[in-house]
Amino acid sequence: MTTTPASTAAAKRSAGAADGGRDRAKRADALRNVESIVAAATRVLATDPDASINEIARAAGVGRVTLYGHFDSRATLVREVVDRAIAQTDASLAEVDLDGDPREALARMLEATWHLTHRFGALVVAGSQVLPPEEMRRAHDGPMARARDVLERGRAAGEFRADMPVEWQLSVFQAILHGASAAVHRGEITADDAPALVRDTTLAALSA
Amino acid sequence: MTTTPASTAAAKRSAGAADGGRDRAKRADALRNVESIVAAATRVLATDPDASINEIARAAGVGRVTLYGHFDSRATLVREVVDRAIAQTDASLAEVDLDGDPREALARMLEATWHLTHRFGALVVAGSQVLPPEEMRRAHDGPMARARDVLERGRAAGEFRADMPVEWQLSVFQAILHGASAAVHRGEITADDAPALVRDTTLAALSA
DNA sequence: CATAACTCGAACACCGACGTACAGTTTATG
DNA sequence: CATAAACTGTACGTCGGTGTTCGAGTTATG
Repeated sequence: MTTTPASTAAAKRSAGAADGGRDRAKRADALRNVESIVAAATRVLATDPDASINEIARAAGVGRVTLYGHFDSRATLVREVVDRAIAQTDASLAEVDLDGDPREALARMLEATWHLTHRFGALVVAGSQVLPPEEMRRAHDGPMARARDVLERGRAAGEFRADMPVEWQLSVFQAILHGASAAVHRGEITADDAPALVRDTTLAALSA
Repeated sequence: MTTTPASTAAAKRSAGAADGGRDRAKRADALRNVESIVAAATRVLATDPDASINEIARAAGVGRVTLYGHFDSRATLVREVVDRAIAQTDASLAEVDLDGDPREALARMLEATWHLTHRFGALVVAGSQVLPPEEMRRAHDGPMARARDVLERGRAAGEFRADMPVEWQLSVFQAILHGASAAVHRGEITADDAPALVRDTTLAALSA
């Protein structure tokens, strides 16, 4: 082989989040290309989850063969992209303060989640087509559990309406986020206006 | 040729909505099969917009070749399915009373639209991948225009909040419908509960 | 009941995307 | 600057989906 496969599935699993130490030192340009590819893949797949390897390689400014030098298969690449997205999602949401007034706490969660939804978009679709569904579940269960906690605390305090299932309210939470992302993509609203609209609308929908 | 192509693209265009008179009399079982195919295609594509011809034929209890005897190509079939869906959508929404209290009028629109969204689901996706985007636009512009009228009337009357763009409120309208359909599909809520939840939540989100 | 219409499965060519192999060139690094 | 690592395009085999053809069997209809 002419190029060194950067990562088998097993190696990836152990590599963890970012640029952990590899077996042997990798050349600087190789590292840079891997980053370009992952970044491009994230960008492209977030818009079109069915994008071909060719499109992704072109978007990364890299030959198709080069991409295969770093990722065994399309599935491997998607897994890497999704793993990073999940990592960043967990990191971003971990630093959201869930205490205090439930309405304000939910507003903070909406703000943080909006940016993630907007950035990653349809990436969850690309993941679902390749990765085992159980893996996707886990990625969404974390954030949803946090939102559920805030929601239930607010319902107990009489600030959120309790005449509908919490599951449904979580669906609404997701639906409005997703709808806002689509609206921005369609050019109906600007990305700057989105956070406030999402916040006001969702709070209105869920408040008692 | 062993089978008579039931419909070229041109013939379809002139055939209009349902079972208009064909050139020559078609046999009864052929007609029945065409219906089975369209029904199955609607059912399958509403769930998986990327379903193959094979899956659709199997779902219709018909051989793949038989399907091609009635529809020139996948695109032709999708067009027929989408055309029928649009026709039924227009028919269902046409008989919704838009007058009277804006909130109640919007509730009636939500009720009617919910059934359509639930039945047709991802069919719009299948259409977008095959038909010219302009054709899909037209299908959604009608219903959306009606909703916009009710919305604007309600805003003027002070019943709907006017501190956010109407376009955004229409996006919310769509998003909650779509989210409810997804929630039902995931089994989080039942199809029976959905209409009331959609109505209550959307009205809460948009009311002043 | 005889004929024409319809259905069916198998087989074929076509196409696009995936993944691999090879050979030549560029470039990072010691 | 010499060497090995990395990048590149071309070409190839594979796979799944599409659309067509054929020949034989079935069924509606006059």
